[in-house]
Parts: sequence; C-alpha cells; structure tokens
Amino acid sequence: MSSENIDTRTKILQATVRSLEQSGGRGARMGDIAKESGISRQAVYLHFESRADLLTQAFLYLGDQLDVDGRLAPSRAAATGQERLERYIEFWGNFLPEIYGVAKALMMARDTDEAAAAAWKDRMEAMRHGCRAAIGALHADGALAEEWTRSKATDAFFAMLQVPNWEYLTQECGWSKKEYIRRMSVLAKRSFVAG
Amino acid sequence: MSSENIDTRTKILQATVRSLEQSGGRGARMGDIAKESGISRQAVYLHFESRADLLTQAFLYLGDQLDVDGRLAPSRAAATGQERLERYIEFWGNFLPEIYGVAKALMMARDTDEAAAAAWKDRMEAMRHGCRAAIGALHADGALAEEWTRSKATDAFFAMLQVPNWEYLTQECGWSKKEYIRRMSVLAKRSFVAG
DNA sequence: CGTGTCAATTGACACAGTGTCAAGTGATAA
DNA sequence: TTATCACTTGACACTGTGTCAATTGACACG
Repeated sequence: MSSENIDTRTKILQATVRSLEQSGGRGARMGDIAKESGISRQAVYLHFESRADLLTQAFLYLGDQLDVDGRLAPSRAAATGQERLERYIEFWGNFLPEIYGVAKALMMARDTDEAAAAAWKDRMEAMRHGCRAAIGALHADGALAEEWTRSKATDAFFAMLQVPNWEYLTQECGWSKKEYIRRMSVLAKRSFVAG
Repeated sequence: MSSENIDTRTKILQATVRSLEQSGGRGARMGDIAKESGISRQAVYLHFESRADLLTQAFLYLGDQLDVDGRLAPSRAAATGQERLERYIEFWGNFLPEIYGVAKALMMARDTDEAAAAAWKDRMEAMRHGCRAAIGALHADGALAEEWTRSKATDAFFAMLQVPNWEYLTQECGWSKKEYIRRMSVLAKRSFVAG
C-alpha cells in the first residue's frame, strides 16, 4: 500500500498539495486531484485507500518537504523561555500559511472521517508538544505568570495558535503574516510571562 | 416562505434544534430532522428552501428563544471596562454551550454553502460588536494596554472567543464551563488591561 | 518470439445525501 | 359538493466517494 512505484505516488501527493494550495482552503475532489496528477481517478485509488488517506499522506509529505525540525531549531535553541515562546510563534506564523490548504482539507475531512480525525489529532499533538516545551521553558525561568499551571497555560497557548484563529485574523481581519506574528507574540507575552 | 402555518414551521425549527443538540456537533440530515419533526422529509422543503436555510433559521430561532439581550445586560451595565470584559466572557461561556449544536452545524455548512456562510458571518458580526464595545469601554477607562489599538484588540479578543477555541478547550482539554470562563477572563485581562 | 506481470485505463455501478417533481390524500371552509 | 390547502408518497436527478471487472500497453524473462 505504501512502497510500490514511488514515482506515481509522489506525483499524486504533489498534485494533491498543489490542488489544495490553489484552492485556498476550498478543497479539491478526487477527480480534480487525478486530473492535476495527469492520471485517471481510479489510479489514485491504486495508491491511496481513500480521500482521507490521501489527505493524511499529503499532509505528512508536505511536513517532510518543509523541514519542520530545521524551522523549529531557533525556538529550541532560545536562551530564555520568553524567547522560546516568541521563536515558536514566529515558526508557526511562517509555517502555517504554507500548509494551510492541505491542513484545512484534512481538518474538514475530520468531520466525516475517523482516520482523518486521528491523523489530524496526532499532528496537532506534536504541535502541542512544542507549545508545552515553550511554556515549560518559561516556567523553568520562573517567568510563567502565577495564574497559570504549565498544563493550563499549554492548553491556552495552543488554543491561541489554532488554525481557525489564524484563518480569522488573516482572512477576515486582514492581518499580514508579519502582523500576526508580532501581535500573537504580544498576546502570548502579556498572557503568560510574569511581571 | 415565511409566515404560512407557523405551527409546523416552528415544530420543524424546534426539532432541528433538538436534533442538533443531541448530535453534540455531529450534525443531522434532513431526513433525521423530518423524522424528529414527525413529518415527511419533503414537507420540510415546503417551509425551508434548503438545508442551509433551515440551519440559518434554526440558529436565529434559538437566539430569540435564549434572550440574548437579557443575558448581555450585565455586561452592558458594567461600571468599568474590565468588568464589562469579564461579564462579556461570562455571557459567552454560558451562552455558547447552549447554541453549540446548531452553531456547529451552521459553521460546517459554510464550507459548501454561500448562504450559510453569509448568515454565520452576519451573526458573528453581531458578536464582534459586543467584543468591540467591551474593548471600547476598556479604552474609555484608559485601561487598554498600550500595545493595542481598539480595532486590533477587538480582532484578538474576538478571535479568542471563537467556537473552535471553546471546542478545543472544553472537549479536548476538558475545561469545565466555569473553568473556561475563569481562565478566559484571566487571559483577556492579562492581554488587554493595562498595568 | 511468446508469455506473464504489473501499472494504469475505461466504463459501469453502488451508495449516501440533497433537492425536485407530480400525483394523490384528507380535512376544512364556501 | 367542490375548491383549497398542507402534507404525503414515491420516483428521480445530481454530486461525489468508492468498488469492480475487463482491457491496454510496456517491460522483462526464458
């Protein structure tokens, strides 16, 4: 299900990413993706079990392409908790626009598909780890505001960064990528950093 | 389309609300709603143009039932900006669980339906007015933190209160209604109140 | 050269859910 | 008794996902 003829499989994954990016969050049908891949719709099903499977694989594929670890390095290397928080938001603000099309499609598929829900949850769990680490660093500095426990601050911080928030702020409110990063940093700093 | 035989129409609206509440955000089909109403699926279409129309009307109907204005009174009557902010979050934290089923269905319908998107946007615009008023009151007190303009603070405050955030915090993180209200108040206070 | 294998194609089909259409029913009112 | 009105019934079109079976075309091996 996974290794035969890497080429076509990859072609489909790339076409999926392209289609979903072009759609700007509006989604793409199996037929659209097949056309974009230059193969028949049925051939897609030779490589992926279902639409949910395809979206999941495309999401993972894109993650690999975009070198998440490398992009997270500045946050991990930060000297202080506060800097770590800021670098994390910076990472996220730059990363999210690049995965948005695929992420949105996967998010939407959650509503009708178990597997998509599980895949999304798994990825978001990884994201949440980053949030927890940043909050943890803040706490280690003794700089986590006293109203918060590490766990609850992680909940709130992660909630702040959710896709629908970003969607609202950038698409409805017209915040630019830079503004999103700047203001979310202010928000997080005021919310979680003591003093 | 709107006034003939109020009874059946109302019966359908109530059944819609009931179905969507019971589903806990998972949605309901036209057939389910018809069954719940005790009429035929086709009869629903005698009263509502489409699923999107039905969801929209059900959302408005529910809003009427729940006396939004009355519930907002404490916020409007608040003596200080900060209290207004807090009362607003309290209103929202108590209100949202009651409209969640219907709200979620309408939100989901946005993705495929123009009319649903417009209806949702319209309702959220009203919500946003409340946020703006609270932020405005804070500003009038000279208590809006200097990092924010009224407009940008409204964007951020409203984003904080979005349905998916609440969904995440209460359903994934297990925050109770009370905890949601308390912590969101802390969050908003730290984020927007000067000093 | 023939044969088998394997990826992909083609076209038909099942299924769910929304929405439409036309004919029919049954009660109420003129 | 006849017309009207709300509703029912059942059939059907449409979209999109997913399945199935038969076929094509390329490449590899004896």
